[in-house]
Amino acid sequence: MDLTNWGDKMPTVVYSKIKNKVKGLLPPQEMAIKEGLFLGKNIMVSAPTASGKTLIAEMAILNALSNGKKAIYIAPMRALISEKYEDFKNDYPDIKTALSMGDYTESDSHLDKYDVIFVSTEKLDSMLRNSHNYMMNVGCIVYDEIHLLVDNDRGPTLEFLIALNRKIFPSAQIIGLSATIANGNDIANWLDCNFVKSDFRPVKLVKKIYLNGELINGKRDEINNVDNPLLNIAIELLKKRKQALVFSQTKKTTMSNALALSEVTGTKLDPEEVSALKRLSDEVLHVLDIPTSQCEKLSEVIKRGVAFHHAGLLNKQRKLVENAFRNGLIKFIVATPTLAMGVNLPANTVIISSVYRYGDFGSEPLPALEIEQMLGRAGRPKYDTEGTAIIIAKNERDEQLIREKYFDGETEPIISKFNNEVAVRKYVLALIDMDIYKSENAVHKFFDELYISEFGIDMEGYIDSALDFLEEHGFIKDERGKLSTTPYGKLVNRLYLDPYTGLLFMSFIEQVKKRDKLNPFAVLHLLFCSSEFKFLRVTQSEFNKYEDESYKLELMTDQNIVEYDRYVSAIKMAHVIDDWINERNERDIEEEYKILPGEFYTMLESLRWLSYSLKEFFKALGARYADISRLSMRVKHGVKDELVPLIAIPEVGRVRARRMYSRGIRSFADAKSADLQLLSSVLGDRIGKKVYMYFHAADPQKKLI
DNA sequence: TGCAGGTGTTTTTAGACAGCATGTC
DNA sequence: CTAAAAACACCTGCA
Repeated sequence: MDLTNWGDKMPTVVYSKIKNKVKGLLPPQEMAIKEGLFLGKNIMVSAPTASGKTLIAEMAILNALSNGKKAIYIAPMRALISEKYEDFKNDYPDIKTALSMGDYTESDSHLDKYDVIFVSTEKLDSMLRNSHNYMMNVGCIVYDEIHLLVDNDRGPTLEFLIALNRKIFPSAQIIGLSATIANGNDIANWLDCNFVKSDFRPVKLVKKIYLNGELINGKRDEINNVDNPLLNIAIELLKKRKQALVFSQTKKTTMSNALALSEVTGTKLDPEEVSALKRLSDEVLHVLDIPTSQCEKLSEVIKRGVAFHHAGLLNKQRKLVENAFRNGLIKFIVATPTLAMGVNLPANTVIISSVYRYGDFGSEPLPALEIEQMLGRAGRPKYDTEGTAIIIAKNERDEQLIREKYFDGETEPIISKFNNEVAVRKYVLALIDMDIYKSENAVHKFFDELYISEFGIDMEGYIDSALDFLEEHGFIKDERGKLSTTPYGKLVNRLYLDPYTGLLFMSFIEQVKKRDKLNPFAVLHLLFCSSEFKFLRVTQSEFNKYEDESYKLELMTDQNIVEYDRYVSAIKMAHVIDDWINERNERDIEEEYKILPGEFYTMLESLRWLSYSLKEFFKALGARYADISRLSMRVKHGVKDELVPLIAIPEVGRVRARRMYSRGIRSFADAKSADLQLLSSVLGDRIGKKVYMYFHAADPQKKLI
């Protein structure tokens, strides 16, 4: 409906802020207003992708601001949060807006100076636990992708955060945004929300099933006659000059499908496209110093207008691919389901190459919720009048499954995943570290506020065993019924670790003290034994190999408190990083261990956090921690021990440090006393001069950290 | 014995939030 | 319960 009709039904401040941005309101938005969006009512919205949920949140935020309150926008993925933040800042430039995620905080750290904060679930959780007066006067809290409550690992974090927020900000309006789910009303009940459910899509979605060379959608259309169903569809799309997003099951199949597609697209490109793609292809190839074989494969298919997209790509390559698809340069992206969860990348056509995927019970059909998210990518709101989604069926039985489960059925209900030991242990500790939960009774009471209490699951047992665990291992103490955290408990909580990891670290440090020695490999092995590493992929043959090796190695991780599988698998991962800190390049590492560049850098990130945490434990237990600091530096930069002093110089990383070392500049003092000529000949004119200036700048403040 | 080529069997399979304090090739 | 592709192992036939 035309926005002007709503002028008198919404606060004037809100109206004036959005009137230049939107022409009218979409059905879910109108419904939300009717349910009391501007009256401060809590609203839970369940609606498809791109149905205007973001504007509902924005209106609530603007309304809160106009009442002199602040707002928080919470989302689960870093890419998603920064995207929403950028959009908001762009649309409302005069509002003070901040972005905060782990390892990254836009603007400065005084978040209370801002009116709207975009933040990740874990980051806000961590902030609220560690400082009590962070933000006051919050009038509105938005939970984007709230259906993530169902996620095994991260669902409990979100659930805990929501419950905690209700305690800390009891008067804040709650806006929950979810994909289309079966039981949105359960979440709405839990949060005292008015419930808005809509199937509205701004772009019409046509769903088709591909079976035996025909596209079935009411009627049957026979299309080309190639063996490969995907190519069959692709040829048809190329004729109509349409782009498509193809969802594939595994990283490997995204690559082979992309290769197959590139054979048909390659011949159908304009000369300008060919040259633009060539430039892009070069850029993708040279993201790393020495391209790995995956970089080469990606660069090769991009030349012909096709790309694959999964977690093994480097972030920079992912962004390049996404942008080239938005510009229309890349015709097909073949992706794993990452793309359906993360960034907003709509396409005219979505193709799902198979609805099966390997899971806990062998091969299983994908959850309807996941298929729904993929289908939701079809149809670009600004360009298409309708979007097309094609699911490939390999036989009649498949066709029936697709129709019943995905087209006609409902998505799975969102249930709480808090009934697991790991989550309870972590959050019981978090509660006790806060001022208000100092007794068993108070802790138990908090659990009644969680979503899981809606399901009548008894949590008493979990809570009691968590309390026992925490007390037994010295994270909390009980003084005549009054609970409090010990310094170690506080440390675990501050570092955002699983208490079990704290236990692992502490027993390791005991060993170090006892033996009074420490080798880097043993430290790396310990870090990979911590449960913070979720995906240690080690093949069966690798496992056997490292199992044999495990008897010969001098490891110091306590075998009794680590699962055997993990203990052995961690040996492989320790080798990967051991090679890295002995200056092997990414290409060789990818080849030997089958670790893709993107996965490798994600691992390095985690290691940085965990090695910092380990160092803090060394300090707390009064052990020498210089070796750990040194190792952290080596892991971060991928250098041998001898290069550590040189790494401290700005602009100098593993490559330049190695070059300096081999030319006789072997210490910080050497570098400092080197003349301009030498530095320039080793590092090149520009960098050489920069380094020289670093040591000889007039400003005496410019000292080594 | 060596090896090409075919056939049956085994193996593998998606994903990324967090601390703290500033700057790689 | 419900998949598909690649890697590997084994077999056969021929030089």
